[in-house]
Amino acid sequence: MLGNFSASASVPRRDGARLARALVRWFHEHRRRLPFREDPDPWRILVSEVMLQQTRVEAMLPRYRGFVARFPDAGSFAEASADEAVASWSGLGYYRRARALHRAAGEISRQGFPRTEAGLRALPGIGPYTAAAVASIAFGEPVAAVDGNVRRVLARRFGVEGPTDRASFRRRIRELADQLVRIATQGADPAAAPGDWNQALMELGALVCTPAAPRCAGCPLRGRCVAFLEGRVAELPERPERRAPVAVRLATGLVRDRRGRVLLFRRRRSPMRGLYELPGGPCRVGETPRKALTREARARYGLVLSPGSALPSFRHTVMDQRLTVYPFFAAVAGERGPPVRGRWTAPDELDRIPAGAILKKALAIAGSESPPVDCRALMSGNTP
DNA sequence: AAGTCGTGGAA
DNA sequence: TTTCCAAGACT
Repeated sequence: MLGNFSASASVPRRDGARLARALVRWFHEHRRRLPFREDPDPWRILVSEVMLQQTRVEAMLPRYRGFVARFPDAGSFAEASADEAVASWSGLGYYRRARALHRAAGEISRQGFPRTEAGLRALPGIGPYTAAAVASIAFGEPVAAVDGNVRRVLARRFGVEGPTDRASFRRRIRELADQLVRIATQGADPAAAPGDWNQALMELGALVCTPAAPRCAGCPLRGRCVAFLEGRVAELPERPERRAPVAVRLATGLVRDRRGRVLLFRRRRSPMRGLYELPGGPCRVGETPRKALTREARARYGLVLSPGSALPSFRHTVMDQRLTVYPFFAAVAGERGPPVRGRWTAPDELDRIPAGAILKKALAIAGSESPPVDCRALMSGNTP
């Protein structure tokens, strides 16, 4: 095909080898000692990579230790129930990961651990990044694992323009990453192990080439870093445009069951599909779940909530507002019997509760629907 | 392609 | 207080 074949599209071999040498040296000196780097067990590496998806090392670390202590291999996790699998993920977020990993563990225990990027990619929950990461770290396959860190490092080092969500940007980064992993693991002297190379790139992004306030003074690549040399470190990579907030209408209501407990239900349509919330609208930013529920319940319905009933909660992000929501029954003061325990429920599971049925029940019990309220929400720019 | 899914921490 | 967004995958 015609078009993009300019010299800038490829990394000169010598240049790449120099970059690789400097980065690998830096990595050996500055790498963090992390438990999943201490032993090369594929299962643990897989678990760590899945846990690290959109999650910081510091947040993931304690969960990781507990998880691998309880499920030291794929077989043990496969034997757990689906509920246990999700519960073991409690507090980590993105609970779909837990279900997918559970299924993957089943496949692994039946068919063996895939030892290639392509084989790993076929497992549920294993995308392009995770497949490459596990293949390179656990099995030494020379494939580039491109995550947010790598995109940022390469965008700055090579001056890659354009918003990071653009196809052209991703393509260019992919080219660079593919060429570099080849050079670093084959052409460079000494050749780096594929897993070390990928982790070095990511570690640099995590410790030095950070999104905000990068530590360029300590960067092994600054001598040839386009962004640094041109004083554009803060501008690269370009962020995708943010959507404008729009008003949406929410149908809300209140349900009380026979024991006087309050059930909060969700609205039905996009863009906040699946959102459960307090009657009357979203919680205030920064409010604790209990405080918000207490406030709304008292203000709107004169209910006094009893203390002592634990309420697991979920937060939903809409224009980065935290909306605290309650998919559970809450205990109401005066109720006899034990306080209601919040059953631990993952958002995936909540999605299967038919909103229509809940709304119907709400109307039957509460008598009428509360008036719609306005709420900021994310919508694609041109939708009314 | 654009929307969705969670949580915690930093600035 | 508000915004950003972190070792993404999936639809």
